[in-house]
Order: sequence, then structure tokens, then C-alpha cells
Amino acid sequence: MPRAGLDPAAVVAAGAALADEVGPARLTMGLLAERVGVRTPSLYKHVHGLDDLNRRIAVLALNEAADAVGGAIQGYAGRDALAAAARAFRAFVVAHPGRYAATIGVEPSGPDDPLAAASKRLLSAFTAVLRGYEVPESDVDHALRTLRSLCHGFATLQSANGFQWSADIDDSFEWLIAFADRGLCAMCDRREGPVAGTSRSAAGSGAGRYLPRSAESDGGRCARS
Amino acid sequence: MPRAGLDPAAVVAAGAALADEVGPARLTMGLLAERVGVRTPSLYKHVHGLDDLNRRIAVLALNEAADAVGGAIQGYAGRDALAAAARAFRAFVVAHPGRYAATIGVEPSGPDDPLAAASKRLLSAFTAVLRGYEVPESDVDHALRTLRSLCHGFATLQSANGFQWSADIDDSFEWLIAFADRGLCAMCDRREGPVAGTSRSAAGSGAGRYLPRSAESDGGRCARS
DNA sequence: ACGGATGGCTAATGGGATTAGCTTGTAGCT
DNA sequence: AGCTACAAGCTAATCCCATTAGCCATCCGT
Repeated sequence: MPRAGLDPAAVVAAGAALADEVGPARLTMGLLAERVGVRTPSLYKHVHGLDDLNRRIAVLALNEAADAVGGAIQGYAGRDALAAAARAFRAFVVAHPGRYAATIGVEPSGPDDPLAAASKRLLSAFTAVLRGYEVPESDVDHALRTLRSLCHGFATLQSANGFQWSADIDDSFEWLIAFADRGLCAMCDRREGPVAGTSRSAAGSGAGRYLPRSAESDGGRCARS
Repeated sequence: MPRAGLDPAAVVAAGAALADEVGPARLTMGLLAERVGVRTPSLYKHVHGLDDLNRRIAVLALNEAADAVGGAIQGYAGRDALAAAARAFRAFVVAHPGRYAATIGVEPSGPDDPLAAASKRLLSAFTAVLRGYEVPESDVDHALRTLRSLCHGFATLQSANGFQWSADIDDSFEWLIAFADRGLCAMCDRREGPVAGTSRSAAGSGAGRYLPRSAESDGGRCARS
């Protein structure tokens, strides 16, 4: 009986992939064992049980999300960074619904729990976005929670099929980004008239709908760092 | 052996209460049976199984949430309505975390699923909030999804203990309300200078922090219906 | 080669969901 | 009042899944 060459990381990676495929509720030790080519009890040599597996998947997911968001905002600031972060986050959750779902409901057991560190990494990426807006120091925590709630809520509702109506979901998300930008930007001194509202750029099916006001169109709209 | 006088509604209500107490993950048929005073298999005379029970709890929760939000916004408009709706929603989720959690991940099976109707009722309440802002007809769906994402995200993150930092959660939520108000209001013609930002009213432990700008302080801030 | 640590296996336990089939209140009818 | 049919309970049994115990093979360094 040849060895399967497993280690905890491989088991967790396979578990995360499986969770993405079948949903976190149907992620079972037996199914995962079959997937990696061993019998069920053998998994316990690598993870301590289903709960432990879920925690580790959550850590993996948070780190991957942090990488995705952190990478996406490189070189951007202000609204561009906000849009990049939000899109990257949502893309990650939509691409990996199972592992992201594993992150909800897990609590770090202590201050040195890797879960806490992974969580902090993701938050840091969003904190970087806020630096492009004039958010007072005392409000950063609140803004962070708000931003996280917004992204988390949209992503989970979408991946749970919570949006049942006709309007295009991508359009809604771009609207959400503009909304968040207004909510953050309105804290700064504003030097322009009313926001143009909903005039769509009619760019067909491309990604740049809803005022893709990139660097060229925003000079001085909101003080940036 | 006397009859317990159960019916589906009683079972579901007890199940929802139990979910609030022990969490949806630990809601078990055996525990519920014990709670209502029958043996486990007897529950199957009233609900079709655990999945069915969860769906019914979700329907109950959505209807209760819709009632709470709908009732809270009576007589308010604009920012006051937004704040009332958001607070009522969060209060409901915090008071009934288990039954609200039952709503995530359930999909309506068809157009006549009571789940779809309950979902619509909750959405309607939020739609009423939007009527106080100048949201173009074409954007209502987007705004609705955004608002729902924001509330849902905050509520679920909080009830999952996803906020691990120091800042006060009630403060954060009031900040969130102000943020949403800015995001929605900035679509209207605006007749005033920059929003005052974060000056707190320092009202001690009361509920009216973060610019409790009620009817008296907002005349003409945003066109209301 | 050798010996411990490691990773895998079979067998067994226990809990929870669900079903089958029986029994008995109970409501409604005569 | 008595009969009947259905509704609501119950016991027993089954299946699936997580987890543990204890055994055996493999690998790696000596």
C-alpha cells in the first residue's frame, strides 16, 4: 500500500477545493478522503477533525483574499483603489464560495491564532484603500467595518443566490462601488457639483460601467494621499 | 399518552427559538423534540425534515424582519427612515441570530415559494426607504441590493463575532448609517457644504450618536418625497 | 540492516437524520 | 352513545458521518 504523500497543507487545499465544488455544508471527511485517495480515518493524521479542517480552510481563504485584494490595489489610490479592492474581493468570493463561506462563524481562539493574523491581513488591505480618502483617524475602524460589511454582504448574498431579480448583478456591484465612493468621499471637502448620478457609459458588456471615472476624470475630486 | 397538541407553526416557532439559543448549527431534531416534549420521529409529522424546518424558520425570520423594518419606518422619511430601518433590522438580527442565520444559503425553490414572498416583503420595506432619496427608477434595484448587502453584511459579521477590534460596535453602526445616507444623498442636488463628518454629539451612552440629525436639522438637505 | 516516527488501514463506537410500521387519541358522523 | 378514519405519537431499525483505538507498512537517518 503506497503512501499518498499527504501533508496538512495538501489536505486543506483539497478540502478548500472540495468546499468550493460541493458547498461547505456537504464537505465531509469521507468525501475529502475519497478525493485525496485515502480512507477517512487517515485524514486525522493531518487535521484534527472537521472543525479544525474548517478553520484551516478559513485561514487559507482569508490569506488568499488578502493577497488578491492587496495585489489588486497596487498602484491605485482613492476611488480606483476602492474599485479594485471591491472587485478583487468579490471575484475571489465568487470564484471560491466554499472556502470563503468557511470563514463565517469561525472565531479566533486566541491572539496568536493564525486566523487572527489572516483576518488582519485582509483588513490591512482595506485599510490601505481608506488612506486614499480623508477618513479621520478616529473613524478608520468604523469605515473599515462598514466597507467590510458592504463587500461581505454583497458577496455572500450573491453566492447564496440571494439576488432574485432581473437587474444585472455586475451592474449592481459597480453601483455599489460608486455608492461607497460617495459615502467615503463626502467626508472630504468637495470641489465639484452634484455627482452625475447614473449616466451609464454604455460600454456594452465591458467592465467599465457606471462612471469609470479613473485617474483622468477625478483630479481634485477628493483629497488623496 | 396525552397528545402534545403540536402543529407545524408551533414546531417552527420552537425551532426558531432554539436556533436563537444554541445556534443554527446545533439545532438538532432530537433537541427540538425534547424541547417540545415529544420523541424525535414525531416531529416528522409536522415538518418534512431538518432542511424543511430550516426553510420554514427562514421564512418566519424574513417575515418577522420585514414586520420590524416596516413598522420602524412608519412616519419617517429620508435619513430618519434609513436610520430607523437599519436599526430595526440590526436589532432583529442581534436579538434573533439563529433564525436570521437560517435565512442565509436557502434559495426559493420556485416563484410561489413562501420564501420568495417573505424575501419580497423585506425588500419592500427597504424600497420604501429609498423613496425618500432621489434614486432614479433605473437604479432602485441596485440601491436595494447595496442597502441589503450593507445591512446583511454588518449584521452577519457582528452575530458571527467577526468584529474583533476595540471600537464600539454601536458607534460603527451609526457611522454606517451616516455613510449610507451620504452615499444615497449624494445622488441628489445638494444645497449645503461638506458634511460635518464625525463630530460626535457626545451623548454619553445613549443611542443618538453620530449626528442624530433628525428632522429639525436637515431641512432641504436632500429632496424628499 | 535497524528502529523510531510517520502515515495508512480496519474495526468499532456513538450520535443524528430519517423511515417503517404499530398504536391510540380524537373529531366527526350516524 | 358508538363507529370510523385520520392524525399524532411511539418503538425499532437503518444509514451516514465523525471520531477513536489499535495494528501494520513505509521511510529516513544511523
